[in-house]
Amino acid sequence: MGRPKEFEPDAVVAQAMEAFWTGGYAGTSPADLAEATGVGKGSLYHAFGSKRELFGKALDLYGAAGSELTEAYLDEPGTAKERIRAYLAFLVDTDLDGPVRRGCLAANTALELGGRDPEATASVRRMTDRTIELLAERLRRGQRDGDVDRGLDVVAQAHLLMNTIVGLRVMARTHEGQVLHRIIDTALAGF
Amino acid sequence: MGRPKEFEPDAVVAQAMEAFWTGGYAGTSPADLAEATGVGKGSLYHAFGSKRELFGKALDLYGAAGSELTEAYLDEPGTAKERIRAYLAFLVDTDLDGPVRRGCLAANTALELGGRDPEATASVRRMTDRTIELLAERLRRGQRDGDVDRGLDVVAQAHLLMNTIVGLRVMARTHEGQVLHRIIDTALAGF
DNA sequence: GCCATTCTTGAACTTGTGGTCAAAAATCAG
DNA sequence: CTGATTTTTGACCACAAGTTCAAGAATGGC
Repeated sequence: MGRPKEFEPDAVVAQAMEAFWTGGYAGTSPADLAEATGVGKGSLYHAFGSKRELFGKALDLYGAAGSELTEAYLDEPGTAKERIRAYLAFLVDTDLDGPVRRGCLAANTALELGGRDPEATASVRRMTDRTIELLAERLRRGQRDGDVDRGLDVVAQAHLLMNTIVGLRVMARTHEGQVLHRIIDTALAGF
Repeated sequence: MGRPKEFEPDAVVAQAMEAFWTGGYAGTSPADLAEATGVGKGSLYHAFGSKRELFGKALDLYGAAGSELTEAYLDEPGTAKERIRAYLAFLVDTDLDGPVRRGCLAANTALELGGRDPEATASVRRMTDRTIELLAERLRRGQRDGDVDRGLDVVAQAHLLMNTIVGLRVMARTHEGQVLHRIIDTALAGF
């Protein structure tokens, strides 16, 4: 009973995520969020409690979507190295082709709130660790399939790859695609 | 003639740099800057024009100091790999041991203002490119000294190392030193 | 049709932001 | 000392942020 919601919370979270992604946490005001979602400021507060809580939901959504995307890319047919290359190239190209160079929400959050906001920090960390796990799994499968050296320390390599991804997505803010793609090549030559 | 300044502009810029480093650009208010520098808000505006201009000076100082530090580390006696390892380890340890995990001002700025503020973006880019150059030079010297493979593409490797550094300094916000040091080991095993 | 319940709306409030300004204070040349 | 010049001080301003709230609008149960 009661008056029904005039919006779908999940859709609003998705639109809020886009807004935060583009503008950053501090840089996105309740007014911006109202405009981006088409929902009144008051309604947003009624439904989500605070800007911070809405951001939390947006971050969670980002993590879930990113994780799915990573899995999808790594699961396509091909060798481990081919799939990882395709994945990194996709991330870089996506970062670059938008009109607004927004990078990665998780990395942006790590830098904007990391250390200051324990919950956001933990959330970013979960995403990172999940990606590392997926990369390590894919490398292990490569070892089974015979396209990755059996002697490779897959966990260490997965950590380095994660670190490379983070670096790429930050450097996408200041450098051109050509440079970034060459970095990918060099990184993949390392194992 | 005229009333003499009651502060040294360079010292104020240095203190402002610390404040911006800790709080970010948007997160550091004129009031914060006044407190951090011990100079009245009005005087700051009188001397520097605007918050943005003061930030510009702070960024420049950061670049100059960082560049000197990089040179100093790479010039110590040892092989290229030893010196680069020491340099990366130093960066990570510095990021970690402060009470506030503030990372790298340049990386922070790239993410906070990258794309939105052309001047800040260019400034960060200059720093990055300078570091790449220093790393490439050190690798070339290693080739001459015989401790680096002659066949190595030093420019490509320097780019990858820069990317690794950026990644490390972001991940320093969310991960422990142990993980970061293992990433350094893996990265250096690649050449 | 009425009530309880839930949602929307828009105004309003508080706090803090980036920035300005007039007045006072410190200096030096003459 | 006087005046010209420069700096400091602290009050002040307009505005935007994040949030709250009272009033009204939809709904389902009875």
